[in-house]
Amino acid sequence: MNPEIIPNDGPSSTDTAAAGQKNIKMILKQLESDGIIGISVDCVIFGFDDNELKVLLIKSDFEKYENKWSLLGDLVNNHEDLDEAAYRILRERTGMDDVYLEQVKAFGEVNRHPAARVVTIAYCSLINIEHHQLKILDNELHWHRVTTLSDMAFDHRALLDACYAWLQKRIQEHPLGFSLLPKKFSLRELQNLYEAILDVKLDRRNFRKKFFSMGLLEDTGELETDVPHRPGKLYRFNYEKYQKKERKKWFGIDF
Amino acid sequence: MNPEIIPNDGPSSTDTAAAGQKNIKMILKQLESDGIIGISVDCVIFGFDDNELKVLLIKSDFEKYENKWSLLGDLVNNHEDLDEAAYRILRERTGMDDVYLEQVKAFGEVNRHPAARVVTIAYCSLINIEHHQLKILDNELHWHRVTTLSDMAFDHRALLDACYAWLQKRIQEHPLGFSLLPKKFSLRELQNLYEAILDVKLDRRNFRKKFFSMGLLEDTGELETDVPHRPGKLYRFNYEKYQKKERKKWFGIDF
DNA sequence: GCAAAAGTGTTGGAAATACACCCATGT
DNA sequence: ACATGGGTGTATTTCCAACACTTTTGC
Repeated sequence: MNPEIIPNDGPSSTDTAAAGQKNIKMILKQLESDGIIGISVDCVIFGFDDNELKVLLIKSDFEKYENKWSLLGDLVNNHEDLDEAAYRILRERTGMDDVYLEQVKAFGEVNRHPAARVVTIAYCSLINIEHHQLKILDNELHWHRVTTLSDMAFDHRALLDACYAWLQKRIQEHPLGFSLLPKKFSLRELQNLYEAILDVKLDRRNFRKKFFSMGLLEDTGELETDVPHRPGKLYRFNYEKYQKKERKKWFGIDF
Repeated sequence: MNPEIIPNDGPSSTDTAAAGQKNIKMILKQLESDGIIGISVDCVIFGFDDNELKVLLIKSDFEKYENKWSLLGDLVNNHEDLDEAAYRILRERTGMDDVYLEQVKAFGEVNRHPAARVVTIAYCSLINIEHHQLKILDNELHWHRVTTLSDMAFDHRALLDACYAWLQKRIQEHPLGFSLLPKKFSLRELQNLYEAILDVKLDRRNFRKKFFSMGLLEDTGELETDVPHRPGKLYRFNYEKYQKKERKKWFGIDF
């Protein structure tokens, strides 16, 4: 075995994505020849734009998956936690640090990766597209509609499906959605978000009633601008109040 | 057959648990000296007995954790899926094959294992204690109350907590609970199960109403025996009917 | 003044909760 | 006969779903 080729451990890497990809291939080759299981993290990065849920993808650079879309991932460094690896990937690719991120599921099928045995941990991340417009244009990075999407590399379709299903469920029970919106948002935007993610139509009045009754939205006193109609009020989500709220452990049996 | 039970196909291994444990230490030493990340699976095996939720543990054989309780786990073989590894562990330790098993979470803190860097995938498993009474007595295997439990090896306490929280939530939305009971059970047993796992008191009449209204319990026509009071009817859970039922994707926002 | 979306209450039905009595069995 | 838990029905409340008109702004 060749210890030298194991990924470095230093603090935040300054490698470009392209350089990172090059290293990966060599490392994988080495892992495979040694019969070792590699560990990677893949990030399913969701954004919300134009009233649609988008996911951030890159063109795969594996021959076998030429021209297919791939999630953003990397091998886990030897001295970095899984969460740290996921945050590193986000930082390297989007330049963003204050991001919603949560582990969803491990994928470990023996042949899921053509170059070597690699177990990957899928992370789901939510970011506000507006906030990082700039960094996208390098590489082959693109926001892609979640609904109309096929031809993904590896088993990344399965990872995406798992994260999307996870998101649909999670967003109904936890206030994740606000990570996809600007800090100040109108109720219309919020409703559009829920309708897009859950693929349902909701009654506007009941939707408002629901959110106001939770008492977690703060009126900023500001209004929408640049809309060709009556502007809506802008709200802010009150995370502190949410934290303090006591959770009920009993929801009721239903299946 | 319950669709949520991941099918277990592999042929049954003939390794003994003891032999497995010996190998692990040598392999870990090798991993550490090569600076390689190992990957393991740990099973949190729940059972229900004496109206209490129990978890199956073994005495740790790592010096550092002498006399502490440890989950049942093993390194993942190079040509075995993660699910397969989990089923193998269950088979080796309990002799049971038709078991509820689901992945819960990966734990990858850098220093979670003293001997080497090991990322572990926690699986939650539910088994009917009655059905495998026999195989327990070897090793240092014991059923332990979930509530009164401390001093666990590694980060196994965190794994257990994650699986227990997962179970509490999951059992309210999916019919897992029946895996912990005999095939034929009384409503009292079922209610005791829910009360124990969720740590709540439930109204007996409303509980019955709830389950009967789901229409998934089949009256077996049989009655309890050996009870010092009026015997209750025995029911069976109808998995087929449950599968066919259409799930609603919309539950309602609530947090 | 017109188009477009914001904002607002009420009502009926369904589901959850609270609650008390008789019944069947073993001892 | 009595102790123990099995089995059942109803009234009340709470929550959710359906539904229409007036207001504000930009053009």
